[in-house]
Amino acid sequence: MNLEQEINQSVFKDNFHKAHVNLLFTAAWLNHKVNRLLKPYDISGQQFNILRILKGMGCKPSSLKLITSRMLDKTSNTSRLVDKLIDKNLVNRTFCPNDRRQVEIRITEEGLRLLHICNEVIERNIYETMNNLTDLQASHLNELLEIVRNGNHFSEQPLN
Amino acid sequence: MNLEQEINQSVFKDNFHKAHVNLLFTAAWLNHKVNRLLKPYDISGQQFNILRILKGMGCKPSSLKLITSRMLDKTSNTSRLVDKLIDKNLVNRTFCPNDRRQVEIRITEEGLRLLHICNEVIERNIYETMNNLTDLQASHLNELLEIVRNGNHFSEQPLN
DNA sequence: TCTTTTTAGTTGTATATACAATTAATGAGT
DNA sequence: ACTCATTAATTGTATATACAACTAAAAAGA
Repeated sequence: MNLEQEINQSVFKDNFHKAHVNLLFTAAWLNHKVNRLLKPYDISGQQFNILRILKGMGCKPSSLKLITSRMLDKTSNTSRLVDKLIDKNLVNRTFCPNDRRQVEIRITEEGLRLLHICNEVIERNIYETMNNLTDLQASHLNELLEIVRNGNHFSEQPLN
Repeated sequence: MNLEQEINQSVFKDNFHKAHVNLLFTAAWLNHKVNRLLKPYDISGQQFNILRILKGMGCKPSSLKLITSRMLDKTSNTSRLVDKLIDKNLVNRTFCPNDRRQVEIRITEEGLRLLHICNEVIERNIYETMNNLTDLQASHLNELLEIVRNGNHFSEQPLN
């Protein structure tokens, strides 16, 4: 189905209008897909994202600030998302000895195990989806998305 | 800033991985932008979307089912979103005389007025963003997004 | 007509999100 | 050292979302 059929709208004002809607729709579609895939493991997309970030840090602990800076949705409530992960024994939190304002968050063995399983599921399904694109198309898509956010001349500063 | 800087991640596995992340990030960024623009008018992006759909129907009333079919995020709770709009006198709801299961939802004069104002704000700001692209780029982006959702050969059926 | 199935919408509930306010520790300037 | 500003994280609260359960009306089938 094309976009017009998906959202039951016959016509767009122009390609820019359509691109905007298309972008939001496709992302919502992908997000929904990821969340459904993770559902059986009782973990949300955002929580999964945090686990991946923590693993990416290797054995080094992360502060909440660092995690937030790496998250896709920076407005979400990292503190409480981490609380949920702690409840499930997927991460642990200690206070930083050098800067007592900060916390040190680490992924647990159990977190690594779950992450490994989820990663497989996500890669199998989502990469399959993204592989509808050729490598060249994927890289072209990346270029276009960065132009949307930055303009051709990197003039505007997106939210940080 | 490019994606790597935005989310503070130095490297992606491949173009497909990056395209996935880029897509989600850009959509979240756009959504956030829209919601912030609408904030002063005390209306959410989804509520705005419903008003636009209702206006698109002209004078014809819409059922909840119809509205949902046109929404970007089909999983959201249209019933309660409409409740909110009714509270604000932006739409009204009557029962359908032919099919008493259905409701008939119409945008009010006040709703039209607010929609007009919001539309201007959104078009000015969001179209400006999308206009970072040339017309050709926008149409290319549309193609790529539909390939992601459908594959080149329209094999897979996305959620409806 | 009577039962069964489907459809349209609403409601309950747990979780997630947005955003502001708060707490506590650190750093900077004097 | 003392004040003031900044930073890191947490908490409060209103709203939004996901998903299932529910109600009521209509349609289908015997």
